[in-house]
Amino acid sequence: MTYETATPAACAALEALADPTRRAIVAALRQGPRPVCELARGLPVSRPAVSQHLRVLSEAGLVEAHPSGRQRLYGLRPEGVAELRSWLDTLWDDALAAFGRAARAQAAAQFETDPRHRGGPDDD
Amino acid sequence: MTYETATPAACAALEALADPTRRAIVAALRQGPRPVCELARGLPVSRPAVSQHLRVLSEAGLVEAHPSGRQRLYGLRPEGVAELRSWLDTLWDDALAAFGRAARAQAAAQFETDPRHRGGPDDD
DNA sequence: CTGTCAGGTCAGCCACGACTTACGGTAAGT
DNA sequence: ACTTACCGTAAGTCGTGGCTGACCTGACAG
Repeated sequence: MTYETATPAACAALEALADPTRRAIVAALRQGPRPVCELARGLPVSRPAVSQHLRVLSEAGLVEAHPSGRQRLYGLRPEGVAELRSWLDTLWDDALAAFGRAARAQAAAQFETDPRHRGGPDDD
Repeated sequence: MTYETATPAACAALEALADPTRRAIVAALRQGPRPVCELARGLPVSRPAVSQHLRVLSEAGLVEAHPSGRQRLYGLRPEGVAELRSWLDTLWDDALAAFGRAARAQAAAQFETDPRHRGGPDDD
């Protein structure tokens, strides 16, 4: 049993977005596609570093390159974001359910512990 | 300009969920709160490692500890998940908008380039 | 009070990844 | 054709983070 409910794509997206520089790139790309040199100009790292980050983001499916002449425009890939979003939605769902169940279980336990009500809870 | 649109909480959550072991812990916690030793039993790492991961997850606001006698039950914290989810929702929104704008811009550029239609596009 | 179990913390080791410099390749300009 | 700009890749360095073994604290059972 190794758990890991997330799809490989969602895992790659999470690992990609864990880096602050890559999050900055994604933030810059929110406004629209950008060439590499422009992204590098707004970041505190060198251009090859940006290239490497874009490679990671690309392999994670979060961005996509559109060759345009001698420059490559990188833009956000909605599908990649959607993949991560769907995983997070199921996590949210489970977290809420587990939270509710735990709250009820604790309430029932307290009820059970109380010496005045020994005899069995009628929780569903 | 340093970008970083995500809240500190969302950043911490992303960095926490980047680790596969921590994702496995979160996956185990989907079913409900669990004590540390039980989590460690289902994972290929030692108990101190699990403790450290739980510390990171806790500081990221993704899990919460409920002391129960001599053991501590760790459970998912819906609020933490929600924080990350809201950031991802805005990213999704922007990604879709940027994608649409880029597609329209490219279509307009092709129209402009096409020698048969020189004279001005009437894109909305 | 003593033994035991659950769990947090520390010191140290080690691997992975982020970064830089240097280089090669390709498209536009002259 | 030569130069220049944009970009990807390779080799190498270095910091950071994950893991372990050891130690310590608190909570129950005898």
